[in-house]
Amino acid sequence: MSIIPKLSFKNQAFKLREHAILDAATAVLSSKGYDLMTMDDVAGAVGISKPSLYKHFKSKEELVGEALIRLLDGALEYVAALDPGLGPVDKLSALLEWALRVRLDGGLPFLPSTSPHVREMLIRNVKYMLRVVKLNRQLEGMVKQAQQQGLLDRELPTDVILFSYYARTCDPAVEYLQKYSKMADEDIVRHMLKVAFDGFR
Amino acid sequence: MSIIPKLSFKNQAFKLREHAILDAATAVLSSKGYDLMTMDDVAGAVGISKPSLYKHFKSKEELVGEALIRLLDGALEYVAALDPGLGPVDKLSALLEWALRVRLDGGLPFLPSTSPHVREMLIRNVKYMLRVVKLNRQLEGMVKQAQQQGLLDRELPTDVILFSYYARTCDPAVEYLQKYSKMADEDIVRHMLKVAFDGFR
DNA sequence: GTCTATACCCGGATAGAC
DNA sequence: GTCTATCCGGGTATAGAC
Repeated sequence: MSIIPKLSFKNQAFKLREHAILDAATAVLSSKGYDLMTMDDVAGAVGISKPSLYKHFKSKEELVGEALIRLLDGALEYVAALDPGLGPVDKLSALLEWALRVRLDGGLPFLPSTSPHVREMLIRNVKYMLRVVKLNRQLEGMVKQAQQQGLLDRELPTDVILFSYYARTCDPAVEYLQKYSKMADEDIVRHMLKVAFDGFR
Repeated sequence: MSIIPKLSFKNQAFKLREHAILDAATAVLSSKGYDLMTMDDVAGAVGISKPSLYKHFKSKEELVGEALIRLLDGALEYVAALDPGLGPVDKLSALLEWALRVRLDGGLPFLPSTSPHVREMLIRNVKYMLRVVKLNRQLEGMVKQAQQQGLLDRELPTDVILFSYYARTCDPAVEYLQKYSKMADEDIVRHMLKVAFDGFR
């Protein structure tokens, strides 16, 4: 887009720093959550001062919004890159596996729906909601298709499956297993997928 | 315990007020969460002033701790009152149903494990942890028994089932269904139980 | 663009009158 | 025991020097 190469360098460095800030924000968010995350935490983790932070993101809400947008973009990319030959259930399973691995790796659960504060903030974020709607449309399509093919329970309303699916991507059992059982990440993912699709029985 | 009746009246009124405060705290907590709940909110909801609140509970942490202890006591009572003739899976199902109904009724999810802040605070709360350990022991017993009888998946580690069970008691899908689908509470409970025990398939 | 220093606000907790 | 008024810490955001 830019036709002046001189600006490219600056922009490049700027983008790099922005990336580092988002990484730091992601790490702090995943350990302390939104309300307890302070801008000092993020600035400290990046190794810059707070005012410099505000040169990149004009508020805490914007910073967190961008971090979550990046996460959703990752999910959208992952879905787009899936083998089109896969069945709907395999796709849903693969994406859930991806989301669980991201979290086990210190990343964020998407849809940090738990905090009313955060939820309200994100709903006001048009850029974020755009991604949510797009991802939701694709997932809803997969669920409906799977139900028609009899691969997912036809008795259950699509909403129930879809919302429960989202809930599994941020299931707190993951953290508990990671913390209190000595289970390998591989096994946690495997078990969580099993429980999600087949239940406890 | 008290041998002076004169004090009984005062104590009775005191207990009543305390009950009202805990009700208010529960309501505010369930709608705003811990971090966004202010002592002004609670005082306002009860109709008393903030200093009066502090006559009953010496800090925000203590207030919230007591509200959650009351909740756990409710769960423990419910479990104790269950027909001993019921099988372990029926008991687990009944308790999960109870927990979901409490939430749909404006109550709290037990184990608000989501917020690291709250979790840390509760772990320091001996009175609270006592209840958690007691309840956990009973639930773990039920899960193991059910696995031995082949009523719950033997392949899954007990921890996985137990933590996932806790996660279902605070599954955010409940709120989403209540808010975005026009489903009756009865149906939400029924579907959530089905998904928990039998999965999406 | 980066820092130091600061304005400003809000929420937890308390002093002191009644 | 209840209220009004206030303290104080900490967190967001910014002013202004370099």
